[in-house]
Amino acid sequence: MKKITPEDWIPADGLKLEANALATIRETRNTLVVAGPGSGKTELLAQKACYLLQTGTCPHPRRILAISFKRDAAFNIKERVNRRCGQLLSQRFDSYTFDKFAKQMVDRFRNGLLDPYKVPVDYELLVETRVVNSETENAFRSADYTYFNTHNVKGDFLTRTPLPHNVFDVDDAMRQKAWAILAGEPGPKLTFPMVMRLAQYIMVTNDPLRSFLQQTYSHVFLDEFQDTTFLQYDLLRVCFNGSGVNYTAVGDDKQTIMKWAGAIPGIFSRYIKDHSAELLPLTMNFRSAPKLVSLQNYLVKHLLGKTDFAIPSPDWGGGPGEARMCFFESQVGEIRFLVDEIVSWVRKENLPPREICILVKQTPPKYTQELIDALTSAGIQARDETILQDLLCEDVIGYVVNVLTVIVSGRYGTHSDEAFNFLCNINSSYDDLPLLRLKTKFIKFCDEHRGKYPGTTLTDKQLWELIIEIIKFAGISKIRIAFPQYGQGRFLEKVVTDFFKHLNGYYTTTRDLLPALDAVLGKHSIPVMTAHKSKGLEYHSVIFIGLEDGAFWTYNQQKDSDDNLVFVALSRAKERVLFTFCSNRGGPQRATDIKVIHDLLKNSPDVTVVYPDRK
DNA sequence: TTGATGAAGTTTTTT
DNA sequence: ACTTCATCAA
Repeated sequence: MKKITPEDWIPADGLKLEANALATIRETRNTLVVAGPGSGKTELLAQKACYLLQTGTCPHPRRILAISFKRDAAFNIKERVNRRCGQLLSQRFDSYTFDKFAKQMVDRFRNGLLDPYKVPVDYELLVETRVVNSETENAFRSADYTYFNTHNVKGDFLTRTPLPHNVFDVDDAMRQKAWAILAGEPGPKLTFPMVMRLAQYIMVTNDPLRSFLQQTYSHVFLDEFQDTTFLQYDLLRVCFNGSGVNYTAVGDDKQTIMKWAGAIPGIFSRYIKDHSAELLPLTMNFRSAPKLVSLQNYLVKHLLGKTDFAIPSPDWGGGPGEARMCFFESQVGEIRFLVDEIVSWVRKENLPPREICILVKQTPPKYTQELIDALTSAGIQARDETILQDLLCEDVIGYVVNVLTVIVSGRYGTHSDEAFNFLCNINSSYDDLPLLRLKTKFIKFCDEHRGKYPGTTLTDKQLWELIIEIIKFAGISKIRIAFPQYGQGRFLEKVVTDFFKHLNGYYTTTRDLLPALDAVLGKHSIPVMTAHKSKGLEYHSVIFIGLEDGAFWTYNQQKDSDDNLVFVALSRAKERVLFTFCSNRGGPQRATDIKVIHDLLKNSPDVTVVYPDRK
């Protein structure tokens, strides 16, 4: 492949970057790109990766490490780089989540861990809770009753500081004792924060390994940097500080909403100081209609007290944008109004349900269950996205869905291509002949099962068998080898069982597998989620339900984060946003704590205030 | 079993 | 702030 000189390099197609962004791409110092919603931060990182690889600024065999918080973000950026600069170059672009990066380190270099942190291979990951289980807790207590009975081991006791290698105080001693007990158990249960601390410990204590890592990576990208936690920043520092690695961090401090979960306050200035980083702001907003950008700026100024305003894209092709603040006397009135609105968007404007999003601050069922039911009666599907989101982006579930679709529909298109891709990935052979044979085998498998399992008459047991046969066709041990996450514990079993339960639930009502698959994928339903979960996503129309004191009960303790949350919710919308307030929602509702938000929305020239159920 | 009292969770990601 | 879970006495 021919190298391009930095001067000749031009951004790949589909470019959505402002002039200043190009400077950011060419910048050779450590940088912090501060940019608001819809400014193309992820795109910028993807373009910068292409620049570094294509110009040889990241010279072979050195690599780029991109770290994101969410799996879909990590996947998304990798996919963009792949598309822009090709398979060969993008092989040197590693895109991980923080947790995957840490876990990989622990799994590969676990042998370098010494007592008391020597965890066995067969450790299990505990996702559900941060709690050390009760047996372990009892083991701690029998080791030192006075200490462990009075100290809260269930919280972040084991991880709130880096794992001590020297003992300075009783807490350190007890922390080591607890770790020794934990690591000595058969199949100990570790949480992700524990894995993160173990990875950090490995890097601190293993000099050759650390220099190997530093030799490997010449550039490190950090996405959504405003939400970086103490644990993550500690790990990064230990891995790369003083190595001459080049950092590019992107983020927006107006969207800091995770402080309560450990995001570092003032991380931007700390990072600039720690890495002598150059601050590079971006100002364009490519996502939202002019009116919505104007409202965002109004809130940035008056609510967030900041001055980094956005400029609407000059190429904006949509409508002017619309924002409404809706006040209701009763929940019945709220539901009636929203159902009417949504029905007219879907029926009259032909807006796909996937382009509408319903947001709440917390507990989606409490705020939206009745609305969801009313929408269902009106023939529009809506559902709490949290339940299935994680399951559906599992590699093995993607494969099962694709094969099921091929079997039931009898069509060999993208679904069979993707399923076949999966099969190729887990069968490392790249020779033409075995692949051809595999394809014939695959088609034969699908055709046979189509006859054996008609999609409209399956029993629970048959559907389960069909799923198991699909997985067995790929080979359970092959899947476990190709995807390390399934190699450990009962993760694979859990994922497949959960998926079956959900699919079967839908199948019981549809009695037809294709619509059941669509339903489980949520193809035609309106996503309902917390505003926190919506970070990084965008929708044509956004409805935020419950701009009320009851939902914002933390407002007096964490005004900044909650203000940011309102800004995040607003800035998900491309063309239309509705905020609702209801005077009675399981008790009287007020807007006295959050009065400032209400006043600003009412006073903004871009917001229409309506009282749909007032006589 | 009930009901009283207090503690804990509510907003997250991650193999 | 409000809801739900946990524990204990009756």
